[in-house]
This record gives sequence, structure tokens and C-alpha cells, in this order.
Amino acid sequence: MADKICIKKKCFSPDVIKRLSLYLRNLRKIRKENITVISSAKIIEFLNVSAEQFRKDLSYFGGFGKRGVGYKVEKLIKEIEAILGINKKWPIALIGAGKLGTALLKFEGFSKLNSRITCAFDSDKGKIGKIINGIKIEDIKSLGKIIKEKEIKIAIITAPPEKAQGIVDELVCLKIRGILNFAPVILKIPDGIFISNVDMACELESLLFFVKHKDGLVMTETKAQ
Amino acid sequence: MADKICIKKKCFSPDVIKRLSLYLRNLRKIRKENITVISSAKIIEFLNVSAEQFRKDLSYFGGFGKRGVGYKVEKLIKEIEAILGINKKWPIALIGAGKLGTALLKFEGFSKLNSRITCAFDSDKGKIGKIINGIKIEDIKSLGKIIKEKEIKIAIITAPPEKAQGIVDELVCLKIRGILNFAPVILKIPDGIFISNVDMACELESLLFFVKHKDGLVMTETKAQ
DNA sequence: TATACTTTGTGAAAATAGTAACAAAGTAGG
DNA sequence: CCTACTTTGTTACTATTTTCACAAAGTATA
Repeated sequence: MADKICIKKKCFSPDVIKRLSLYLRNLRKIRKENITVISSAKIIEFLNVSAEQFRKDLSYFGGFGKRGVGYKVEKLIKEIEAILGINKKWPIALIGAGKLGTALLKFEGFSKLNSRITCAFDSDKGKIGKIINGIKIEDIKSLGKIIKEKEIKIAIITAPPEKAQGIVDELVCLKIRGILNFAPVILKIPDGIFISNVDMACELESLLFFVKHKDGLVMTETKAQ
Repeated sequence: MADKICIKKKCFSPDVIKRLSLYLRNLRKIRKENITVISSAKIIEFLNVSAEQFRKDLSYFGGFGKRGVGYKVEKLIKEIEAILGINKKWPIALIGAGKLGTALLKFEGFSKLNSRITCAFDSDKGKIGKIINGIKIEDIKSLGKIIKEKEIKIAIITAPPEKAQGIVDELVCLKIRGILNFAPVILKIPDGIFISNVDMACELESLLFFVKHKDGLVMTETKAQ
């Protein structure tokens, strides 16, 4: 990881943020069980993270617990939501209504987030006009118009790899601020715009390595999470 | 990253493997352009990796280049394929034929890999029997029988989070060796079985952080890839 | 063959991330 | 209010990962 984030003179890795998202999901599960106060040791019980790391991750943003007691579940949820920026609703555009795009439009996993996909685009005449999960697929030609209208700052790219860079260039002009990229290419973006790549083929390929070498390799800790 | 892989006394991180997969994809693109020999500096040109890191990643497995010349594209592709275990075909089972599962069955990104999804399972009567992209959705009850028959060692989990752990436990009994998990839960697995988590909701949530803090945070390198 | 240039492979150094240890702060019970 | 116990927040330490620097090996040209 080459990047480093500094906030109020404290520096930390982007992985800290991903773990915060993980903690948040777990805390919501804990809340459902009507637990109101909980220790760091209990919070991380089913996550592959140590209690020390959990506390350290939080410490970059402040002290949210009480010594000798633990953390108030409800309060901590609110705090992490605020850190992540989830308390604000960010409308999201999906670009590429192919198989994966359609699945994401219907995906239950996103529906639990405050932010939702609010519009979708494709260049295929056969797809334009279709309504999936209540969202109409728009012509990619109206991307600029709609993104400005709806003040969209986040985009999900599920377009084919050869089209992805062109789309990103257009999005950059439209002042988009964050991109979740599913296209299997590394995209060039200027400073100040953030991109997160989900590369399913890479994940699967690297998994094959571990399976292939199972017997030949030694691991200090065995779970390759 | 807590894990470490040791092979022939050399130790490296699992990230090395993911990068190898990335290099492989790029090399295939380079091959299409009829380039036969290339330097490390050129290979990484459109990847967010330094030439030194590329060479070091390869060095864990051997010396594949020629000093003063570079790397033979075709040969290097073959070598990386061999390292990753891609030259062997691994049949893959998909468990959970919901929206995401269906998308993965149709997903073009996987079709370029040697390994393919060869069977799919669901517990929903409405889905069982359907044929998606040539693959018939089987009853989850016949999981054990079919996995043994087809000698499947790799599984993709796209089941809902509350069912995922139960499925994993069953897969473990069936001697599965690698799992690609899309369910938003951390799954418990015994030593010797490998799991790779793709957590799309976490990715999106962490992206919101960067967008929210855009102006307030300082990054040593700006791309959050 | 000698010289200038290119590029790999790798050990050493620097940067980063994760772990451990512990003081500080709180609770509980007599 | 004193003692024993709990749990956080943070500093110091350890391990890992990445970058740097350069020798080794090759090419090309005169």
C-alpha cells in the first residue's frame, strides 16, 4: 500500500477505513441483539482483527469508549457513520447495465447503506429504457446532464474494460469525486479523485495459487483473508 | 496483512500473488499488440506498481528476464500462469443463485480464466432447475454428491450472509480447498483452506470516507487504489 | 575488444503496519 | 475510601513491505 492518509496530523493506512466499515456492520448486528454496551474484545470476536487493532483504528479519530466499561453500541455506530460520511446520503450513478451492473442494481448488500444507486446508464439501445429495481436505464449520452442535475459525486463502473477509461475521463470532467470500479483495468485518474477497484478475476486467480500450492507452502497464519 | 507465505525459504505477502494476476492480465494485453519482448518499466506503465516491485515480485519465484533485454512476453505469461496454477483447470461451484450469483454465472470476466463455474446451487425451489448460461441450478441438498462427483476444490459463495457459515462448514467437510466469498460476513475456516473475501459494501462505504474528507485530508500519494 | 548504454535481480535501507505492554480511568464490593 | 478487577487509549517495539542502490549480465557500435 503506497498511500497514506493524514488527518489532523495523524497518519493511517486506507485499510483502517475498510476495517471501520467492517466494525460498523458488526456493530449493527450487535445492536439487533439488543446489546447496548460492549468491550472491544467482544466486538471483534467474529472478525479477523485483534482488539488492540480495533482500538487503535478508532484512536485515529478520537476516544469513543469508556475505560473499565467499553463502548456504547448506539453511540459508536453513529460515530463511525459520521467518520465514514454515511450520515450524509450520496446519490450514486451506475455505468454499464450489463450482467454485473444489473446484479448490483438489485443487490441487497447495497440497500442497507444510506447511499443508493439513483441512476444507471448504458450505451446499448436494447437496455436503454428498461427499468430494473425501480431505476430506469438511461442513454450514456445523457450522462453529463443527469449527473449535473442530480449532483452525483459517486459512480460505480461496470462497463467493459475497453470503455472504462473513456467513461472515467468523462466522469472526471463532470467533477465526480469517487469511483468504485469493477472493470478489470487500472484506470488513470487525477489527484483528488478516489477510486476503489473490485477485481473479481484477480481474486479468483490468486485463490488458485493458494489451492495449487497448498501442500508446498508454509504460512505463519493460515487464513488468507 | 497478518499472513505470510513461504515457499522454498523465501517469504512474501499474499498481495504479491494478486499483483502477479494483474501482471498476467496486462501481459496478455501486451501480447495482443504483437510485442514479443518488453522491459519491466514498460510492463508496469499502466499499473500502479513500480518496476522494482514488479521485478521483486517475480524474483520470489525465479529470474524470468534477461539483463539488458527484458522479458519475453509469451514465456513470462506461461511462467506466471504456472505459478498461479492456471495451467491446470479447476472446476468451480457457485453457491447461491440470487442476483449476484446469476451475474457471476454470466460474467465475462471469469470466462477468460481457464477455470470455470461448472455447477451452481440454491435452496430456493423457484430457482432450482433453471439453466443460466448453460449451467443448471441444482438443489443445495445435492451439494455433497455433485462436489464429490465433479471433484470440485473451489467454491464461490453468493449466498445470504446468515446462510454462509453453514455452507462453508459443509464445504469444509467436502474437502473444498479454496473459497471466494461475496457474503458480507467473516467466515470461520480451519487451517489449510483459503478464503478470499470480496466485500462490495465495504468497498463502497470506505470510498465515501475519501469523498467526504476530500478537502480535509492529506495524502502522500493521491490515488487510493 | 573496448566503451557506453540498457536492464535485470537482489541485498540493504527506509517506510509502513501491526503487536504488545502498560498507564490512565473507571467499576464494584466490602 | 481502599483494594481488586476491567477496559480503554497510546506509546514503544517488532515485523513486514516497499523502495533504493548497484552489481551482474547483456547489447550495440566503433
